[in-house]
Amino acid sequence: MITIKDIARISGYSTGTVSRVLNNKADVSEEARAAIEAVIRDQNYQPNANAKKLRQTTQSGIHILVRGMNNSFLASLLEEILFRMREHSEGVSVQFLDETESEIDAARQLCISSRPKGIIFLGGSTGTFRESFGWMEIPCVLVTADASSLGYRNLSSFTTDDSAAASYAVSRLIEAGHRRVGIIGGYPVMYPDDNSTKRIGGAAGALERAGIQFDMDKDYEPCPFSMQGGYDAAAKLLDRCPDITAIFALSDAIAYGSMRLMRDRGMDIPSDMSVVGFDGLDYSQFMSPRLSTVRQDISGLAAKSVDDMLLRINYQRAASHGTVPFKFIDGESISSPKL
Amino acid sequence: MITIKDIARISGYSTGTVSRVLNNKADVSEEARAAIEAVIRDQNYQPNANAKKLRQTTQSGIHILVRGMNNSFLASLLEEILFRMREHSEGVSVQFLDETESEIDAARQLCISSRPKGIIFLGGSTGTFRESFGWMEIPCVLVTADASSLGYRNLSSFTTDDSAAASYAVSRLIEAGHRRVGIIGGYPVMYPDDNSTKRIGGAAGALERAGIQFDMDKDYEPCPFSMQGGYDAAAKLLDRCPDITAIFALSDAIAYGSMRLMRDRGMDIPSDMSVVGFDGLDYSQFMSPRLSTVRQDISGLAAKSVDDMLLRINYQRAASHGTVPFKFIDGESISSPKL
DNA sequence: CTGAAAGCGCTTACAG
DNA sequence: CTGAAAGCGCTTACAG
Repeated sequence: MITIKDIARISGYSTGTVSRVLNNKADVSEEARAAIEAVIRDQNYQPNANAKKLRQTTQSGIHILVRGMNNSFLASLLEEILFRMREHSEGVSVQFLDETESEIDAARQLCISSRPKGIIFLGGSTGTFRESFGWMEIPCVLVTADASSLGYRNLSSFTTDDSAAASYAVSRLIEAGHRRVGIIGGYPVMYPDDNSTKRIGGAAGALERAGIQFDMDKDYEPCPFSMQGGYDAAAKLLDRCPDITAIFALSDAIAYGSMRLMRDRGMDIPSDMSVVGFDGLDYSQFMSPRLSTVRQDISGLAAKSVDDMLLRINYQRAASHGTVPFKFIDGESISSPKL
Repeated sequence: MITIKDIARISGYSTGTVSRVLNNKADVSEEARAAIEAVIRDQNYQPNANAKKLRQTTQSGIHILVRGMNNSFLASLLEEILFRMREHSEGVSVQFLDETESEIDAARQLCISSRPKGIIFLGGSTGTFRESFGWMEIPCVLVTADASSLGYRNLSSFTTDDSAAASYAVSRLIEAGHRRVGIIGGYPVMYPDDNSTKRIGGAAGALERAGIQFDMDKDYEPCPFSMQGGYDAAAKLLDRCPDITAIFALSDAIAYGSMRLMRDRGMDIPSDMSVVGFDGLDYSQFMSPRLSTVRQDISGLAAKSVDDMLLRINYQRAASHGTVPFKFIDGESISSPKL
């Protein structure tokens, strides 16, 4: 193990000067810098991150807390964020959380044990933040939810306009002639700014504006954001409302599950039942029929989140909130209802 | 920020004794332990991980290096491994790598900067290990590849028996009556113990044993492990060999892509073309038709890898190599060829 | 521009 | 069983 002391000894300078070179401080002679850099290269020296972090009370790079790992949407988002962080050569570490764990509890642990400069939360829910984010002091970004109404000075948030996107998706069903539309997925009982709630609200709003009755108790079925969830929810909904001709699923995975259920009941998509999803996963464009869905702008979310974090860490920018545009993907899962 | 000094002061013991309590060392009186634990709880004290790691020359938990993130199979495997590690309350950190990066280079950085106790590699290729793993000293596990022939003392490996599994998958096509079978995916030029090579070898072997001609140059088309890769490869293969009646895809994602291509050409699956995949992703059982595929035993891989790592770290067990059983999932994507 | 020295929060022989 | 003290590898005022 070669340390800063070795570099100092070999180069003939002190550890202090070596440290200054390592950290690109000014006030080092060109001569010293060159000599020390040469030794560093020669010895293939790598600083000990722990020692560095221990010393710098302010420290430790950016942490990303991901809630729910077997989630293709979050995986893609994470990939984009990591890629952008790497381009800015910011140190990043990732931690995955169970759906059952509180992201805020995990963040607390993290803050105490490794003093991150900032935390990016993927897949967190505003409810948890509302309840227990108060003590947090470092810059945080909540991606995929809207925290603007929570009023925390150090919490930014970026998301798709869930309400508008859901509204648009459902409007496409309405345009195709559907009058009996079911909605599946999420848990609307949570908080008004959770994205489930917003998607459901947007969808219901579109129906209402078209003069279509939407009965939350009857035409909506909650479920987890998984294929199996979609399968089960679709079964319940179709049993309860056999007159439904189209389904809006709160995520693509839920849509896939519901489509499998329809097939198991001998229904054809879209001629017997239209389906529209939400997320725009790659899978949706390879399945048959291709799923019509709202694509969230993953690059945009990643870019905004990373830029915001970087500016806040390095320039004390204020937290901000924003949405990214969505795009409707015209698949093959919507047709006019049978007469 | 509350430190071990504070705990010592408040409890009336020395920092040494507090440290012993924290690390569950013997030789602490019950009285002292109880008193100190009470203070720790009261103060909600969390040790500073950096200081701890700095001090313990041997340190830093277990690292997981994942190559390729948008890979549902690896994501599930990672999830299982993290879950098991957590149960053993081992500290774990995860790092994702581009397909283009060398996992060994990343491991080298890691070793120097954070001294992990061990590294688990997901999705690494034996080729890279053969070339440059030599300098590594800590226990490592390569999951999803067979490193037994590499002969490194500190490298375990666990994998599905790719050759046998592929052979079995193809045997199902043969049983259904197929005589002209195409294979897509992977890059066979790499190394003899890469899993692409093994899957292709197993598949070709099954065909040969059935007395069926398999022409590698004609009946095989390489491609990346992605849906788009499968789409493109299937296009080339079907153009070149219009007489093929069944395809073995080296992964489920590749299979999905190929199926989309077939649909785009107006083919029905399985009546016009049978398809069999490899991995057993959840998606495969929700799509239509359900994909017939070989399911890798993700729990088994995770369990073996974690147990091996733990035993080697804590009891200096020797490295080992093993395979987990596979299971054929009887989907709906295989039928007899048309006459 | 550079060096000597203190100290980040912890662990661990070494005494007792 | 417990405490005093050294030291892990680094950074950063403080002098000069």
